[in-house]
Amino acid sequence: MSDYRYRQLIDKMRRQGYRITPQRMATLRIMIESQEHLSAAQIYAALQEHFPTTSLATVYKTLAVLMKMGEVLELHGNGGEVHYDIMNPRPHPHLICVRCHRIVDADVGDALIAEQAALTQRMAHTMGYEVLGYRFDVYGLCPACREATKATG
Amino acid sequence: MSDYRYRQLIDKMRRQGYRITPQRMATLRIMIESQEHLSAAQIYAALQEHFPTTSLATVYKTLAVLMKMGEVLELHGNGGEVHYDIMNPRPHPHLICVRCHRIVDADVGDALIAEQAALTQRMAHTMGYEVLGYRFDVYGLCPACREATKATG
DNA sequence: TTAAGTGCAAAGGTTTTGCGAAACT
DNA sequence: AGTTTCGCAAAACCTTTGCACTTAA
Repeated sequence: MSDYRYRQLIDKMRRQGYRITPQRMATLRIMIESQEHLSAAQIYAALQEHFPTTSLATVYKTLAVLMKMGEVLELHGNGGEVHYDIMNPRPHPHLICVRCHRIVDADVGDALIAEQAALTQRMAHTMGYEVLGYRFDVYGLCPACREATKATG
Repeated sequence: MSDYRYRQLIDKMRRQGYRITPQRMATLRIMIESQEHLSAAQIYAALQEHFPTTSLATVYKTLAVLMKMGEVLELHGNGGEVHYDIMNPRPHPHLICVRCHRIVDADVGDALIAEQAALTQRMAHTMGYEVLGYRFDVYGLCPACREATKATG
């Protein structure tokens, strides 16, 4: 559950000597509790509600810390905007809606994930590459936008 | 062969009413003949040899035309830099070296590509998504960089 | 001939950085 | 108390745009 992930991250940050500030706590909460993967600007906007003085620079600095810790994954969308996945920094598929730009995890079973990983290894191996990670982003229409598109034409 | 692709693109541009300028011809040649997928800056640098006055703006404008024609695929790398794939604008796996930042096509058989596509459809279907495309980027070490890493430590 | 393309420079948007002030440990 | 972190503003970075000049068709 998300609360577990929150504590896990706070503990890890503390253990690694990073300070736990209200801004960082709020940033983590926002990222963890969001159903979708947010961009820096979206995190910043959400922060304004409770921490109106927090700056965008601080958001970026927090994200940089999380990146260094390997606890977030950068997702480069189509428009060059970067979104951050904090729930599952290990490679896994994302579904990106080309209409509403939301990014969600492909919540598929372990079997498909394993199949994906095996396929990746085979591909890389034939090319002599050593795999360190992969990104698998599917672009399409989310259920809501499929409906909307059907209605509008 | 790459010469075929070059003529194909020139013809298509002409047919669609775009003008064939020396800058555009050179840009196409550079992109097509490169073994890797170049960024705008890399294309610009390569252009300098034969067209020293060509501007980066023109490179971007040419890329915009190719995008509109659906003849290039944008590849968003790790550092936010965008590379362009002109040889195969349809979704297919890429291998990205995290050390030298080169991006090459995963030259795997049709069987694996098909397997990949099927997997994509299944994943999206369980989430209620309509697939429009996908990006599959594998991050790792290319053969050359594996050697270099082994030597240096 | 003339509409499209080029190239410069300036603007736009996002991410990063420097530094004095604030705050976590 | 001592450092890290904050937050502002400025810088850096890549990409886009405006406009007079040039050029492909």
